Amino acid sequence: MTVTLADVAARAQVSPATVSRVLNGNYPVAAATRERVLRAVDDLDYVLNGPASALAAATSDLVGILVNDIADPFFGIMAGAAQSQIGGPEGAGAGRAGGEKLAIVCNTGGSPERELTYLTLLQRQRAAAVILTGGAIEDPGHSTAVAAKLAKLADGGARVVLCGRPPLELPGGGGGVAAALAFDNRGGARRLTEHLLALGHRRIGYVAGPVERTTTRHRLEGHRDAMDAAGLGGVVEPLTVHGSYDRQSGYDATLELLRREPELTAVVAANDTVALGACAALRERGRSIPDDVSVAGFDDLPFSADTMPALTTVRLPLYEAGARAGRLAMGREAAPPGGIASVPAELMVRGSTAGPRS
Amino acid sequence: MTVTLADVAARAQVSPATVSRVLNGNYPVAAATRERVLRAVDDLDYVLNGPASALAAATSDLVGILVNDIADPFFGIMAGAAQSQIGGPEGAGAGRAGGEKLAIVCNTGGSPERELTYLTLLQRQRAAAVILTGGAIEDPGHSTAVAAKLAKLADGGARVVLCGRPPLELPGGGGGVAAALAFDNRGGARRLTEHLLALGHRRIGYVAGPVERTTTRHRLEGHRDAMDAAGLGGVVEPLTVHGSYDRQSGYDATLELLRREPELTAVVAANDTVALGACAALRERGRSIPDDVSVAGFDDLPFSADTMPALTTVRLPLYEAGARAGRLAMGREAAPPGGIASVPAELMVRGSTAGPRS
DNA sequence: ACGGCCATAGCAAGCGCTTTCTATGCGTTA
DNA sequence: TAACGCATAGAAAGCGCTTGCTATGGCCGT
Repeated sequence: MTVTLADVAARAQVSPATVSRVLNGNYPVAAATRERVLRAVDDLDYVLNGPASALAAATSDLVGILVNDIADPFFGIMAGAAQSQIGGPEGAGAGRAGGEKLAIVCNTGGSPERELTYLTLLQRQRAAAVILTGGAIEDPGHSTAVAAKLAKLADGGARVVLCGRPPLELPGGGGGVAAALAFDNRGGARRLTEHLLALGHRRIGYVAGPVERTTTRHRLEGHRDAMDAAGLGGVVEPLTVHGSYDRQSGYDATLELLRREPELTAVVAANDTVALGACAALRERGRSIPDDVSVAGFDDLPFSADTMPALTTVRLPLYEAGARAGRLAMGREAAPPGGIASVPAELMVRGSTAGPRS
Repeated sequence: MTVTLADVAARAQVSPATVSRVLNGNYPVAAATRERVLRAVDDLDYVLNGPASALAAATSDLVGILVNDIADPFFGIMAGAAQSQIGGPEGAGAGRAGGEKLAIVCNTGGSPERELTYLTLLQRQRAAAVILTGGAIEDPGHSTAVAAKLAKLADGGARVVLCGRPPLELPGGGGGVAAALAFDNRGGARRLTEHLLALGHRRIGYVAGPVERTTTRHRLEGHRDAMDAAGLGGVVEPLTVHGSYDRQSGYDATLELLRREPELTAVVAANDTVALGACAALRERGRSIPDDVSVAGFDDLPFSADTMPALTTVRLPLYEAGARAGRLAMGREAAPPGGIASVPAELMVRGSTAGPRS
């Protein structure tokens, strides 16, 4: 059989209670006793029974991180950063010493049902915290359901953190959400389009992300803000194509854009990956970048600086934001005032944008 | 307080045992009773207590997936695929119906200690299965420690699956590992170098991954095999530079390669990301690709087809392998004969390689 | 030198679920 | 009609740990 607390207690000649206290370090234990216990733990190669511990303590050391697409570095970077603040680098020890927690990355694939399912699963595991990353799905029913789940989670003692997702705008306020780190998608998108406008572009196509997603909407709004301000509001609607956040979608959408407006001089993509697809489509149609058509992305993923030409994009401090979300989830950092912090988006001008052919 | 099984039982006017049986569906329950119970579950919005369930049943519904770098799509793709076979898309219900499991993605960052720590954490949680992805660290002490942990895990009933990692070569055979999906890194690398050789290249530089990693070693061996067969074995050693699996490393290593051999006509990179860095370095030094220098990668990540020029690389069916690993971990697929399956690597010739300037 | 207090350690009662074993009621078969 | 068996439901004993409360001993103050 596996070794239990009682076995360790027997070997160390103390009561199970004492062993538990040594392992948790939350109760005074004489140094000599502690020594004896730790030796016994080592000798027997004891490993704490997580479920039993969680049951008795009514809380587990699991922290859930929900991502829309784990294969997308956008999420991978945030998740990795968050996990770096959560996971247990040091002491592989037996007890759940210090803030040792186990980060769980859950891949929703952008599906509302799965998002809810994972939230339930996390609730079932009595997770200590939950971090939701990336844009939310904008469906009244779904939002309500998520908010309800989060409220329940928070109610059960879990700390809920939103990273790259706008705060829940719901009657009842926040629903127990500890903190929200909202990306300035709108401002970033606006500045990006302003940059293009300043270069002289007028026929600007926009390859948007999936509809009903906050990220999609905010970026699109930023774009529209800039276009409106330039008196080009009428161009936005006809030159916007929605797709998913992947390369194929950028490719297809760009072809469609070219069909609608062969004289296009710039394409703004929902994100860098989509921009890659857009570049491929443009090249295939014989347009050179940026001489014939300028292209811009969003996120500034690692590969964006290495494309040819290097991609003009909007940098989001994904790593920093993820790490902060991790700290917030661990209670290692105070929540921002009002529970909401805005994460800045910085325009990165590189080689893929230039003035249109005169 | 939170709703418990007993509450549901009371409302449905049955015993807790019956509720448990309805939820687990592993015992005959009259249809009418089941109905009543399910309605009560719904009415009360009951969520099973995972830890309690795991404690009583001596097994949890957690499946751990260890990855070296979650921000790297190489791992993200495998993890996502595995999770798609594991996670609970359907029924968000209360019980742990069907094979509903929760996939945990653990990011080791390539650190041996963290790998061990996570394995312990997973053991502590009484994980139902563990999937180790990507290359292993080649250190006798570490390998032994990992093998011991895996044996213990397997001993405790967990199914252990290796994906993209060679089988454990240890006395005591496999140590309870259910299955190993080994990538044909060596063969793929050999074919890649053969391709370059066939084009006429002789001064071929190699940007290897971190030392002491099986993936690094196997790919390097494949390269050497091809070079040896061409009577160019002597060129390998002096034109090989080690680094990590990231872009920066590819950049730095390539500069070093150029220093050692300015007449270099081809660079083979440890993976696609590294190849990107190599391209950047070459361009910066005024070499055009593939006219002056050919470049090749490995893995065929999604962005590889979109670089300019498109990257010649070796395709690894990451998604398929990850999905298979997931199925294996769930016991939904029979283990391959001998517990080991080789995953083929396919050469993808694209624009970044061409014959050297004559 | 004695009562009292602090520092430690042990006792024992659960935490909420699963599961074995037992009980009940009905349909069957002779 | 009586004995038997099957299908279904309940009782209760844990699973291994945490923690409030209690017990013990040594040291202090006076």
